Amino acid sequence: MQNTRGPLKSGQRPGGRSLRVQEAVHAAVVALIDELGREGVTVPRVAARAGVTPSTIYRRWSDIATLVSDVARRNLRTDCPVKPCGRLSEDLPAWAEMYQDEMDSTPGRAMVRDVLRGWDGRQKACPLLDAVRPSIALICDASVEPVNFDVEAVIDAVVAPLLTRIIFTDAPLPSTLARDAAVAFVERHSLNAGRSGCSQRHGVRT
Amino acid sequence: MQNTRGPLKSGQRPGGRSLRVQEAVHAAVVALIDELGREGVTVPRVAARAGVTPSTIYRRWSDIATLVSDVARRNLRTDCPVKPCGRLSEDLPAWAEMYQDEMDSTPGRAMVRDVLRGWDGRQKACPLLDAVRPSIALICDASVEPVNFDVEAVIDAVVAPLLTRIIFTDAPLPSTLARDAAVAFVERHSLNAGRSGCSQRHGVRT
DNA sequence: CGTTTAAAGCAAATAATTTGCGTTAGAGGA
DNA sequence: TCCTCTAACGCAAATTATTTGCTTTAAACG
Repeated sequence: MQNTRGPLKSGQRPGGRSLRVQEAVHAAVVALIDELGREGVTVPRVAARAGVTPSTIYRRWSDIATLVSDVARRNLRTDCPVKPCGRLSEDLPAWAEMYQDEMDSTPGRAMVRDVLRGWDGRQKACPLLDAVRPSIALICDASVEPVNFDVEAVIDAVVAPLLTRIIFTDAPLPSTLARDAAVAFVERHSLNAGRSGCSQRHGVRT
Repeated sequence: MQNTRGPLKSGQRPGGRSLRVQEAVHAAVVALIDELGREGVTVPRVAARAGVTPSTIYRRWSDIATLVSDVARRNLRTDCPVKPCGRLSEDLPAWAEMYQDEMDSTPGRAMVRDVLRGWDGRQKACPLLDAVRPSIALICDASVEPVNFDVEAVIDAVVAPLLTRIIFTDAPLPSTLARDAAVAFVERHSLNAGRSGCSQRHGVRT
């Protein structure tokens, strides 16, 4: 909720006791999910484990779904562990593959589910994509060639199909789904980059 | 005399009283959402309005989110109101545009939100895409040309970017987002179909 | 029709959430 | 450093939601 960096806004108390409470509550949620499963996690139980009163939790997070959603988001690694080499045709597929591994794992799927269930629509938007844009932007920035597409296009072509399947289907995903999508995307955009290379082979998606 | 395990051949009682209760409850949910908004809809209130006891609702649907999700799904039109003319380059974009209008409306977004919030992950999959596949299949079946892609590819290229934006972003969508995606998709696949018709004009609207 | 039993009703018990008010401890200024 | 202000917490009572054991009703089938 609060940011830990930058100038303090008046009327906010991000540090000290508030921070300790937040950390204790988050830790309690993680522990209880591990012990009892998602269904066994209730506000009173989290409060007892964290050593705070239920009303504290109800006032900061409004309900269990929001709290679990909050925890799920924080526990997902949001950084981009790929070191771009500068060639999009390598960097983007590599990142896509890693991203799929991350999201299509048991904890990844659980995280997506929890985040969605805690999204109440009053907030501006479901915050799942926020973790993704910086990674893509970093790869694009590192490209030695000019980039003729934007981050949203990558999301449409690579991230969207992946998330859609994770959310809306049960079947295990083809392991190279995101990678293949990324390869096809890069190829398509290098074709469009000026030369009319229509005779080149296209990557057919599955 | 009791039977051993499966007493009734059907084992379900979809008609009669059960049906009346279901209809009354669904109607109560719709009415209460209209009167109080989603936040004001609680199980006891729905029960009172529908003339049933709360325990009935808790036993059939396990909680409010599941119930609202159920109602939201049923109230979404699932049929394909597009009459395919047989040409994919017309049918698919036309359907895509209609689908976007449907989903990116206020009630459509609310429906998506409610369905996701009611999805508990115990069910096999979130049932939002089930309404879409038959429509796409119908269009493909009506095509006079051979179809060299499957329904899932259309979902990846057209439906996934749309749903992803609806779920994960707040900004209003470009009105031709899905249509453009459909046009690009059909074009890509007709290029792959054998002829190298790269010089053809494309019907991209601006 | 009679039998069977899934689904509904009822009510008591339990669990959760909300709320009013007093207390504590950080942030910012003197 | 100390003082002040107040956001955030604790506590407990009130309210509301959910579960549960048992009874009753009526749909499906012979």
